[in-house]
Amino acid sequence: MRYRDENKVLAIREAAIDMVASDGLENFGINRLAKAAGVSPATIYIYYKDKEDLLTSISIEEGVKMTRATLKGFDPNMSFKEGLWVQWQNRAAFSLDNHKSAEFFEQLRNSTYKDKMLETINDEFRKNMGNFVENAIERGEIERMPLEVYWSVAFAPLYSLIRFHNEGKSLGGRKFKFSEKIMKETFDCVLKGLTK
Amino acid sequence: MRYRDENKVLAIREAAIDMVASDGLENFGINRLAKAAGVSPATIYIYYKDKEDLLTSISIEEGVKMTRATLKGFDPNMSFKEGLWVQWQNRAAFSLDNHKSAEFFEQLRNSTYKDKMLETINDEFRKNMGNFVENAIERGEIERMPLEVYWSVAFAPLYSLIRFHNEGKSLGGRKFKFSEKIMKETFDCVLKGLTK
DNA sequence: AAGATAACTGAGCATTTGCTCATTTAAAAA
DNA sequence: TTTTTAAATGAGCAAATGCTCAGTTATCTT
Repeated sequence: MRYRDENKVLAIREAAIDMVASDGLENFGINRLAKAAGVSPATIYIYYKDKEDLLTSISIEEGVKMTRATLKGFDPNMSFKEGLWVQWQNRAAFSLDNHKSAEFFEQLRNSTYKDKMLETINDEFRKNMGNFVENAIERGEIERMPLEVYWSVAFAPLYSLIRFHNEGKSLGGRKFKFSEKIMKETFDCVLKGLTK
Repeated sequence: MRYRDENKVLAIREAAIDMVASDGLENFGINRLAKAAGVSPATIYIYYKDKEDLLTSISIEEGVKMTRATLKGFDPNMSFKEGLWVQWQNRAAFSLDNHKSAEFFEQLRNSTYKDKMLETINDEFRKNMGNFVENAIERGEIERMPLEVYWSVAFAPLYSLIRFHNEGKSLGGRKFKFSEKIMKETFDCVLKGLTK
């Protein structure tokens, strides 16, 4: 029998990410994807059940990739300051190196597909984050607070900065450029707010 | 001559917001909108040039509404703490009372339409925010920092919390419920990080 | 070499899409 | 009342959409 051409799978996935990232989820279509990936529309349906399956599958893959990258070198027993800083650096590096992936992910996160993609990724998050935060609380480094509050204070500012960087222009027409220095300053700000 | 039926304009706008909020921008279509608004497709084109014009126009209107609501009772000469708190309360109240609008806005903000809608709203933002932040810096209440960093630390956590609240489930399957108490705690956290 | 299997294809189907136009309706002006 | 103006309409067009199927191709086993 004939074997799957792995290049085709990769081409489909890469083209999908590119299309959503640059044209937006609302302009994403299977026929156009097939053309962009250099593949027949029918081929896509060998790998994915339908359009929704394609988008959710890819978003989960990318989400897992991103989560893995964010947790590289991270250990839930690290001090709060060190652990959070590792995650900030990893996440920023990943988003800048793979900004198409990051943009794709962000688009899906704000769409009707979010439920299916987030239930997988939140599990991954919860496992690693839960212990880390619990340790930090027990050590008296931070106050006890709902996980959602923690996430909102600890990570939302970073993701916002990354978005400002990736969008061409930002507040007031100027161009905003991310840098190690700015990230560190913002981190200090957030850390100060969180720690006792 | 015949006058415009203002109910039709309102019905179109409300139906558009509802549709995008509940079915997602990627499932928004003119024919379906016409049916939902109880109006002929052709009527929509009396009020809007095309689909893009409709979405950007409505998003700008809603954005202005939201900005106005957020700044109710706000004065750039307030103390930093008081001024920011007023904005947090206003914004949270608006988003919870008008969560369809908020959802609609959030969808457009993460789409290819973002450029056109944000250039108007960022102007409004910049005018009011610039002075306020500058005053706070001169009074020595906060450090000098890029506006993007300020925005990311001061507001991104709040918007994140609102999203957690509006999504059915959040981190780890549990349900997260926003409350005055949680908002105040999060605010204190953010304020502590920002102020000297 | 022949047969078996499954990846792969392009043409194209049914439906939906964004949008238009000939016509009708309502209300002001004559 | 008649004329004039523009709002409002529903049928429907060209194009695009998600998806399928009969047929072809590559690679395995025999």
